Amino acid sequence: MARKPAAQSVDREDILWAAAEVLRRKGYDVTTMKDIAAEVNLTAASLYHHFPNKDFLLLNVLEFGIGLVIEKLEEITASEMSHAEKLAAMIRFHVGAITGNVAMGTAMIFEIRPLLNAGAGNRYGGGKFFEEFAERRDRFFARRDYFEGLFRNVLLGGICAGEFRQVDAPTVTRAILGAHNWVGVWYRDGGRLSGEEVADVMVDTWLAALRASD
Amino acid sequence: MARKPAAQSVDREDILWAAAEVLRRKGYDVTTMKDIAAEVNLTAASLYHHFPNKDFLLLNVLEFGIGLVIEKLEEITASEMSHAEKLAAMIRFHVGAITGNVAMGTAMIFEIRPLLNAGAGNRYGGGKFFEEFAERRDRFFARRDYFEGLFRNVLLGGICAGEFRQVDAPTVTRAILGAHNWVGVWYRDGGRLSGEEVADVMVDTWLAALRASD
DNA sequence: TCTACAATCGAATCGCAGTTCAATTGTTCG
DNA sequence: CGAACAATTGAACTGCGATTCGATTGTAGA
Repeated sequence: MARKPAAQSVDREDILWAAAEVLRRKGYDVTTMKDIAAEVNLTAASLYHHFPNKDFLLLNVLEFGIGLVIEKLEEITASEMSHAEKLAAMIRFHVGAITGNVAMGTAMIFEIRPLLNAGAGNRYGGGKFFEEFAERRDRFFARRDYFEGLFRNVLLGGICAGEFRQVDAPTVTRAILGAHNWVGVWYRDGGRLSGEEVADVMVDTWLAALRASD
Repeated sequence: MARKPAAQSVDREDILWAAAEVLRRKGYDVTTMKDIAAEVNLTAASLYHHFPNKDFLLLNVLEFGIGLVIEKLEEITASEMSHAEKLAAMIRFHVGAITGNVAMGTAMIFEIRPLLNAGAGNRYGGGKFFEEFAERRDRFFARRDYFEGLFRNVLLGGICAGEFRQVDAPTVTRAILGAHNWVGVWYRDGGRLSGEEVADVMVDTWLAALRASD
């Protein structure tokens, strides 16, 4: 099998990171294939050698991002820690992922609607690619729900175990995730707080919100 | 002064609400002037009689939305309640505004990046409108900061008064707003919880997170 | 009734972004 | 060295969406 000329070589993953970065700055709809290509010193046309089209590229970015996070979270939930300790570890990891990687984190939050719109209108006129696209898109949303479920289950577990007070777990879960997601919007490297410090505040806040009062 | 034929009459505000609704569904970049026009039974061309261009239309939507919220919040902060009561009232109002009006709420969150991009590239080629646009856009962001400050000041006040425990107020403020904003993403009328119930959960959660422990 | 102007629309520009394709380059493998 | 194929590109195609403009309609006030 022939390989790309070593010098100009750019692989799939490089493109995904680059795309995430551009996406963070401009948003899917405004981001052009040319923008993404430029970020890795390619031309727009070249991207079509790696991805069927723009929608798939976005989908790949999101799949990549969610995969990065779920794996680690599963490790934590499978461990032997208390529910409170698990939650703290999950929060630290999630916030760390967002602050350490604002691009991917922001993409995960803001580019979901474009993903929903994708392929809705004209593209895929009757659709050879569409079937695969729809399937993978649905799988992505399922994984997203699973991700949310990992947090929710720790809350539910902690409530059952009496570590946490009685709260509406689904809603509080979403409150947590919303607070974290928003970090991707305002956090800046070199700001008043480091990523770890932000994570510390979040851990402190959520444990306080959940601490059994008795 | 001649007025519009009573029957076909559509005023500025109607357009803003319609635009917010379409914006929620599709997002600024994908929303066409035709989409917005259709929502109020007009043609795209007609919109230009009410707004100079698409960017200004978005700006008007956001200005309208933020105004709606700030006025009420100021009332609350100016009242005689305790800090905890103020915070509860503010949370109830904010979440209520979002759930009662997902369109405007969602627009306020997601269309800020498009606003930043607006006029960045080509439009306003050298720019007759641009000066006014830039000025109003900056004013909008200032109001947005002011809005955040209203929440932060209640936290700070509560901490000083000993009603709340010591926390990093700026970060917790953003955590609160992030949690609320996210509500606009997942909340659906007719879901398991009503808007008021969601607000109740939020109030309970945040007061617990802030309750002085001694 | 007559005039001026607000509100609207249809049709015509204009530029751009996604996508396609045939041609080029350079590597790996036999 | 030669074949086969991965990686990349410049140029061309296409469709759509923002915006412009001249024409039309109907109402308010003189």
